[in-house]
Amino acid sequence: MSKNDSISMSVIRRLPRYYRFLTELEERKTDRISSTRLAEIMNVTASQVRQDLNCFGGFGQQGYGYSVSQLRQEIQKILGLNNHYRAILIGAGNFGTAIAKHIDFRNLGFSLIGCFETDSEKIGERLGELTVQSEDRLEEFCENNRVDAAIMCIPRQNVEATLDRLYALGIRSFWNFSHYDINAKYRDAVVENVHLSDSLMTLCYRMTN
Amino acid sequence: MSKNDSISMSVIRRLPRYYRFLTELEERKTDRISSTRLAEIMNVTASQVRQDLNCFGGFGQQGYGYSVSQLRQEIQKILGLNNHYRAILIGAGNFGTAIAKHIDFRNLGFSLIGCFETDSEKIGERLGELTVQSEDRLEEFCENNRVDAAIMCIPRQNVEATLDRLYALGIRSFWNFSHYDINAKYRDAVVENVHLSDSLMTLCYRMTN
DNA sequence: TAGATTGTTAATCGATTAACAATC
DNA sequence: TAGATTGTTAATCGATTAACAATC
Repeated sequence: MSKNDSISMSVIRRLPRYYRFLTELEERKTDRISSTRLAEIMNVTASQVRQDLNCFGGFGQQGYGYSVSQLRQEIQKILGLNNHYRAILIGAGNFGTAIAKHIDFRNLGFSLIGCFETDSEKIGERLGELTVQSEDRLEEFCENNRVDAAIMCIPRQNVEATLDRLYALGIRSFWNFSHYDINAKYRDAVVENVHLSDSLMTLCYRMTN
Repeated sequence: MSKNDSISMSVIRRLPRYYRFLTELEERKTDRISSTRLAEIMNVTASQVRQDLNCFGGFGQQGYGYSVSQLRQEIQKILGLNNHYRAILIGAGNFGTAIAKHIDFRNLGFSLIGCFETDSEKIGERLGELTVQSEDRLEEFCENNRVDAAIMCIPRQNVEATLDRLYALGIRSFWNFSHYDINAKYRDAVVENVHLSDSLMTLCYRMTN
């Protein structure tokens, strides 16, 4: 933890990437790595690596480098990946289903404990270890289960109504795949937006220019 | 186009967001908007809005503001969204399927013209207007159709082999949903990575700290 | 003309890179 | 000890914000 307090968002957003590369190095049984070598692999500067890693204390050793497993564990702790925040999925369409099946929640600090849908055709279907429930049962469910976060996989125009209910139930953290601007209405919500179309537009720009 | 040449990546990455908000304003029949008002809606500073928009020429008018539709069109042009880059989908699993069905390619500068899969169970299935093809037919297909970009929706360990084939076929642009680092092998590839797990880790961090 | 709002320059702030002394 | 590599400070670079003259 240590110098934790003042870590800037630019650094935070790089942490998952360090974490991924360190996990890979660990899988390959690499014990030690220098900032220079890590920088090469990750295609950044060694200065940045050292500067970044030093935000949370000196885990390197002059003359030798960093312990891969120690560093990985440290970043894991800082990111909070050892938590099991309880998340529910809102919307079991193509996207929600793909998310539920593909994302390794357990290793990313979460645990997917429920899935809600309005389409009656889908209610009752199995989705991994879960059963798709009617959105009508949201209140009931949240009163009986602690819920820390919601994953919004419903179309933009349907978000507001459900969001209001989730907020009323005390949920303040959202992984948002819709284009509805959650923070515009609820300033205190912690929202991580995934705008796939923005990403595709950026690719388009780069192909064009 | 004009001052186009030197636009920084920070600005580029903001363009899709301007584009989305302007599209919404246009749908609501708003003709004109000031930098101050746009900044409010988007939760940024008016200075940034003006600075950003000025990268591609003075489309505002002192005393009045900006024409919503003109600005929107201008950004559309800069992003290259009026193109129809021909893209193929590699992998018709949950994720690939969701992408194919949900993304509005036509309005984002692309056109999805093919879909390839190794799993013989899925080959022949319909996917929107497309039929899932065997990955064996990749070469044949690419020789008969111009292909500008590939969307990588296959597991990391399968990427390299297919990537090599795509690269050999002349494809240099990738929308990459796998965690395989395409640029590490092919420096000249234009790669837009979507790391959903990075995004979720960032949410975890923010919930923890 | 008076009011509004841009375009643009200058000031500030933050992030990245370079450099090197500390030290394993 | 000599070599390697960190931790950290200082220099540079770029991005954001503030300010205001230009102008519709």
